[in-house]
Amino acid sequence: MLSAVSTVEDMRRGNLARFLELVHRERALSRSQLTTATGLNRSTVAALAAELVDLGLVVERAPDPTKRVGRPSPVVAASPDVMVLAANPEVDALTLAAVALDGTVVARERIDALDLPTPDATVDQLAEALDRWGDGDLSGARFVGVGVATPGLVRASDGVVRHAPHLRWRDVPLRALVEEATGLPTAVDNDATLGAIAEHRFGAGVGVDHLVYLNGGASGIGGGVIVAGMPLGSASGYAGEFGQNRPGIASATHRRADDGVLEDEVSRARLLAAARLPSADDPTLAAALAASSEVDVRDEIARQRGILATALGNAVNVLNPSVVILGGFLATLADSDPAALDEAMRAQCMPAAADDVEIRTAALAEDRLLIGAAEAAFAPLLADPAGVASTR
Amino acid sequence: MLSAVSTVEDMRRGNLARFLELVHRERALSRSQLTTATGLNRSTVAALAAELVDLGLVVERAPDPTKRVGRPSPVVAASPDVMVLAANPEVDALTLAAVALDGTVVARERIDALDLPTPDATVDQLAEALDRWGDGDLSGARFVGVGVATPGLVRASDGVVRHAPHLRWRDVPLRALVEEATGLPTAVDNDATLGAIAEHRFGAGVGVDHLVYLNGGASGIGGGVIVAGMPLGSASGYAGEFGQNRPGIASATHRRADDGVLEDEVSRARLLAAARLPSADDPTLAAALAASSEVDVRDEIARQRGILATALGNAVNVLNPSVVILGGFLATLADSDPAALDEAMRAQCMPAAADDVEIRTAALAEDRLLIGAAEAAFAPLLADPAGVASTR
DNA sequence: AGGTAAATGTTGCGTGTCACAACGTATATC
DNA sequence: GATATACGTTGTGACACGCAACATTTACCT
Repeated sequence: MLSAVSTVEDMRRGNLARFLELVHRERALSRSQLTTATGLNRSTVAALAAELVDLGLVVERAPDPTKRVGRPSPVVAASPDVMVLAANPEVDALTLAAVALDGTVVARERIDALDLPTPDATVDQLAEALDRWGDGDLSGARFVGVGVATPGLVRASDGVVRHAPHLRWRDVPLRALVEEATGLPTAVDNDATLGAIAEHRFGAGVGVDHLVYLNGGASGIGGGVIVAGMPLGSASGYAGEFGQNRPGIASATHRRADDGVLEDEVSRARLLAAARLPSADDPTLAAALAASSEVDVRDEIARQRGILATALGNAVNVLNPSVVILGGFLATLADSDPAALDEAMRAQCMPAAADDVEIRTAALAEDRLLIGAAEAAFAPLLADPAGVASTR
Repeated sequence: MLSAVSTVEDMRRGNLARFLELVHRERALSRSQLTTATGLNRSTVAALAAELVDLGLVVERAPDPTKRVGRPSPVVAASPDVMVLAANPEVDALTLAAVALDGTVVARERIDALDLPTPDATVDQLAEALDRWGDGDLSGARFVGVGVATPGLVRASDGVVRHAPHLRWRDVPLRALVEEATGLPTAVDNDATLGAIAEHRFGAGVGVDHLVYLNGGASGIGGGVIVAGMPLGSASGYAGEFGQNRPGIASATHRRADDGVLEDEVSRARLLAAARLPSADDPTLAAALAASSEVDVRDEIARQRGILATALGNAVNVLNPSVVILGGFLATLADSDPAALDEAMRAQCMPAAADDVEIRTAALAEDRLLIGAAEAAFAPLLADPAGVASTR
């Protein structure tokens, strides 16, 4: 039974949570906007605002100058001092950021590494950054949690990284390790899932309740699904692994891998090879592909686009989203001929579902995963502001 | 913002709804069981029970004899007089049932037809059955709604049947038609979606929060998904159309249709053809297949099983369910060699997700769709017992 | 058979949350 | 400067639930 609101206290908790979540997502809202958004009475909104101010989670400031008749309404904004530490370990670097409740990325740091990061080293660097920032510029900050976006499968129940192939991590109890090292409640989740959340809340999927997000990275294709405005629930938290699917390949001549999965057929490496680039970042790759008129390159792009279209059609048949968001090299693939991809996808899904779906490219830049990780870290606070904030 | 419980009245409504839903699903619970299940106080449970008795939705009866110490607790049971009309129009017949809130199928009727049913004829027969039953055996019954399981795509927002290919219905405003003819609030949904709900609540998926249901029928493969104990939400209500997907087919020799979808390759018709049967019901087909030792039959079964396994693997990668339930001829296919299907599916999905998934065959018999339709029809009552029941 | 412990229904009271209405206040327009 | 509009503030009331004390019913033990 989800979100069981039975007692009077639960109701208060729920209203406080809805209030803070609204303020967090919109960054700032007038009290009158909050009144209409929550459906609560003016007096209740005033009481909730007062409590959140007491908890140090929001700040009230003078009304924004407006040209409308009537008494101006004070603005309630998310506190810029309440923060989480967001992290994204990758093959070549660990990226860290301090993200405030008002959405600003206050600090950002990329720690390059020659070797693959180990869990222990990663955790140490997290704790060290927290100390350093706390003593330095961010001495006024209140860190309320840590969020880690991991390129691999993460068990939702206990935050164990089951398998992150490119990091060569297996069954790493990352949540427990980070919590011990930092003393802060920690959220660990799959990078694409967090990317989907970030795009949904602040990117190309704002206001879209049902979306599928697919990201093409150097090491494969990850995905995340938003249903009814929330991340798709699943038995263990592994949902959205579209890259491991086996999509239909209409023409045998288009198959490259033997019994391959989507990310074997549609891959950044194959695009780089076609463009004869040893390595490149996404903009460089996109430019090279756009500039090339070689038949081999055109063919490879078309081949990958066709298989991607089938995979998207399958996803649309099952999930019937309003929007499909493509990121990374999949966005490049889409941009190479948006109409062709759109048409091919629609041809391969049910007409009714095709009517209601739209392909977009990701709007958030490289901060996407950090923002998603921060959202995950903020989640407990947003779900129970009084319970969490009073102890920290 | 889902299930916004803001006011005191919302809380009461929510608690009443949870209470009635529990009683409905379990058919009957003692007051003390309800106390522990809801987490509410004894006195509150008593008050809720009294209100639902007043509304005529539940009945309280003397405690069941138990061997335990302490005062026995009265049993609260769903009223057997509160009913919905459940319907399932199909190519060859319209099946109707009166289903009570306590789950009993009180009346059941199959109206065979030589021609395809038209929407108007179907609606007339619904209204006629309602009159007939109300005047006859079920004169004490209180009909609170109608539920229709439709073999086709149904738009959730307004209950319009967008396309039911086998009935040759297109853009039929079925909900509006039935509501006008019967005067009862009506729910219309896709048959497989309702089948999934029925299996989840009363069949092979009881207690399973995340499941995928696939049904193999004469006219194709339909599917439904349960996530977090609730039907998967989607933009327009078309989710779960696995039959229209294009799964990978490892060996080109296994492909039968040109650019075919799952239900072109894995189909009842092809099984019948292999078994050289002109037509047969599921048990007959299953018996024929099991009895045959012909190579052609074995090969066709293995071929279909292989492709089904890929489709299931794809579904597991995306949705990470705990259980996959197969019905209709897909259950036959699974039963032909459960271990082979299981193994093939696990080989084609992520290991972590494979660890947590299990294939089952459907438990509910032919009443499944009617039970699912009844659940959809009861939904508004269960969501707001006082609001709905007081007006009817 | 009687006493005791256990479990649960029943009743009255207290607390917390919110809606509502009346009143006060700040802004724009004329 | 008057007026309309919009919103904050305050006090009151309704409602829902928890809680504690008491009543009731059963099983078990001696």
